[in-house]
Amino acid sequence: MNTTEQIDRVRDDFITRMGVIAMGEGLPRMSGQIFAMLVFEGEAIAFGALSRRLSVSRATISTSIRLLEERGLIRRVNKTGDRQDYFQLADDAYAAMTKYALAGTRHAMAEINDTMSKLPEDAEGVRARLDSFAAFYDTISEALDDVATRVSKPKI
Amino acid sequence: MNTTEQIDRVRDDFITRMGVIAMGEGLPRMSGQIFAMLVFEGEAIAFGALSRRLSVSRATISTSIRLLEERGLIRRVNKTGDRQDYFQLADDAYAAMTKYALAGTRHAMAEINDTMSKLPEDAEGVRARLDSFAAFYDTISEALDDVATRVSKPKI
DNA sequence: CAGACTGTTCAGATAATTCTGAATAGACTT
DNA sequence: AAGTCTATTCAGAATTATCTGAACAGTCTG
Repeated sequence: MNTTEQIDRVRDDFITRMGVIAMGEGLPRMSGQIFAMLVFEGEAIAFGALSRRLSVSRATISTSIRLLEERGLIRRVNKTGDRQDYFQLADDAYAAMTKYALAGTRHAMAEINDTMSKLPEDAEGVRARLDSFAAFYDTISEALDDVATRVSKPKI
Repeated sequence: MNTTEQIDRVRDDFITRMGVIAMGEGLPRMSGQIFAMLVFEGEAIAFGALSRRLSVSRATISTSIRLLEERGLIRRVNKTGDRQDYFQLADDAYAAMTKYALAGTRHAMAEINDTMSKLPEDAEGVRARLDSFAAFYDTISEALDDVATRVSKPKI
């Protein structure tokens, strides 16, 4: 058995699994698969290659790519002498991922706090319960904030 | 304006918002709304009341409830002299929520490690990148584990 | 026991997401 | 300038998730 073939099989399996994981995290499967492919390969991969290797239309690649770019997970690079766009992991991809999650928990916290501000003075029980709920999101937010700094690559 | 009416409006608004937040976290909207209602009310709410107040069929309540129970977020209680089932927040609901997320990150980590174990010896680059990816999930897992203990109510 | 009420299940309806193919516009080549 | 190759957009198709109503089984009540 050829080593290259073995790696190919492992990669395809990895991509499949990461598609499922992505779905569990509220990301479209295809975005997860593209991300997985970029993690696995390391080097920049061409737009067309993504479409071919993942057996999916160019339109799908385009929209999936956009989502990943918006979240700061991948980076579009130009290779001189080639008209295609190439993509690779952003160097702070994991930090970006964490920050996105952090934004989510902070948003939830803000919604709860906003709700609390609308309560009449005498709704003490409700206020206390919402406060606990907000505190929970605050605890998670702190933890994610910590993760974000620990995961960030020190800038030179 | 009546204070009760004001609280009613705030509650309905809260429920709507939490439905959206839940969707963002990969939970069906209706489960999020039920959860929100239970947080807001504090006391146990009857099956029928949930269906009525959320304007949704009993079937939907049944399946949404099941999901929340499976995740340990709510608790079914019996009120003597009433045939209906009543529901309230589990007392360690937030810890349970955290543990569920933790299970997810640990699962992702396991998938990556499993992939690594299948790589041939000489695939050093791939191994290093997968290792970083797994380390990221490990960092998050640690953080969530920490959150879980901090959020857990000390047992007596 | 008959009737009323309860929660669950499941096939089908409804709604939301995701993917595709065609159309478009920009950039390069000859 | 005409011809390629590129990525994006968007309407509609295909797929997936969610909700409902009806059928059911269990439990209580009179």
